[in-house]
Amino acid sequence: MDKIKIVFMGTPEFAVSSLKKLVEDKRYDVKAVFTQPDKPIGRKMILTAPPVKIDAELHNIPVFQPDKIRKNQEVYDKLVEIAPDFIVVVAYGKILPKRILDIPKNGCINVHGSLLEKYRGAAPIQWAIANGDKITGVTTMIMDVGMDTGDMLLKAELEISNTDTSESLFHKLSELGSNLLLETLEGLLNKKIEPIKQNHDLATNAPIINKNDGFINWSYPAEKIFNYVRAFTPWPSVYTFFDGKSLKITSCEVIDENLKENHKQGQITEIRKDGFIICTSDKYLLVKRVQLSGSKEMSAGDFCRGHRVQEGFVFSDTVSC
RNA sequence: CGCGGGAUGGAGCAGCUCGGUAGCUCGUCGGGCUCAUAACCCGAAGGCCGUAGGUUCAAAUCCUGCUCCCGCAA
Repeated sequence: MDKIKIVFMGTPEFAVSSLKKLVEDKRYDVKAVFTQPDKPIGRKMILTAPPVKIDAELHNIPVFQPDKIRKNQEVYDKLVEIAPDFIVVVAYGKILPKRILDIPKNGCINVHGSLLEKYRGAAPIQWAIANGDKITGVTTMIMDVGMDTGDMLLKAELEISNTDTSESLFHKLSELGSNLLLETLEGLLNKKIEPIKQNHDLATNAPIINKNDGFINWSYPAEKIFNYVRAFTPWPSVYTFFDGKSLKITSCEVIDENLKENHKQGQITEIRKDGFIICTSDKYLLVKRVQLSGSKEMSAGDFCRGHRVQEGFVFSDTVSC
């Protein structure tokens, strides 16, 4: 029996384990990998290959990095030539036009990092944490022209714990997603999966994260800040301003105790060994680790000692320069 | 050559503008107080001030090269 021909499209770390699983499985033959072009990254703007490309090259799979895909005749011709049974898309970062979606015999399969219909879009994992969800998961679907609107195939759930951050959840869901992907492909080949239409009324969006999403207003409730810190670390991070510089908060925890009346939002009420306690709109928040622009990440206690921050200090709510 | 901040005892910072005995808040160690303590008091150890060179009677401080770290931007 011939191997199932697959074209893989994906870019970041999240997609790598899916690619690996496909490559390892002898039933499948990954004919080509599409990924975003190399981009200059970091302070020195070093041209860096996306993780998927690095892994693909390790397995000697042809890599294509078209800048544009929608009107690219070469890409289209190439795909037609390969005539894949499936195109598997995991966090590719580009939208496929209908004429490409129509190429593979068995359709384009997408692995999405949420339980659809919730969190369609670019940043489902971060928003699940940011909103304080207890459960999330991955969904496989048959892609259509919309943004994550295709018919759903399989789902796998995962509990979000208090200690999860975007980073940890990315790893878990990436693993979960790659397993679900194999299950999905197999199910489709055996015709054991019935695609389910999405209920568009239930859909919510998980828009791409901006730098601004990380700005903290101390009038937020403590729980929200706690969730945001977990969701937006390491990027874009949750930050406030100190001495005209941005101060990232990289670790904190909610103190379940209502505010005393004489305490103001953004005010530090206590400095301890393991950090400082600050007022939010409803409760106290223990800030444990911070990073000031220009220095390394450090414990909040060290930060207070070095910068002579004293109890009673109030962080302003606005960008001070 | 994208913009900017930084490198000072174990940690985090000040000192640099206006060169001339190494400072602060902690930590560590010893002692004291205390029923007791992560609290308080007293004392001590620990730094060739990132690296190479230059200017100077004298450089953490001024000048130049280099290495490393970080924020922004992407």
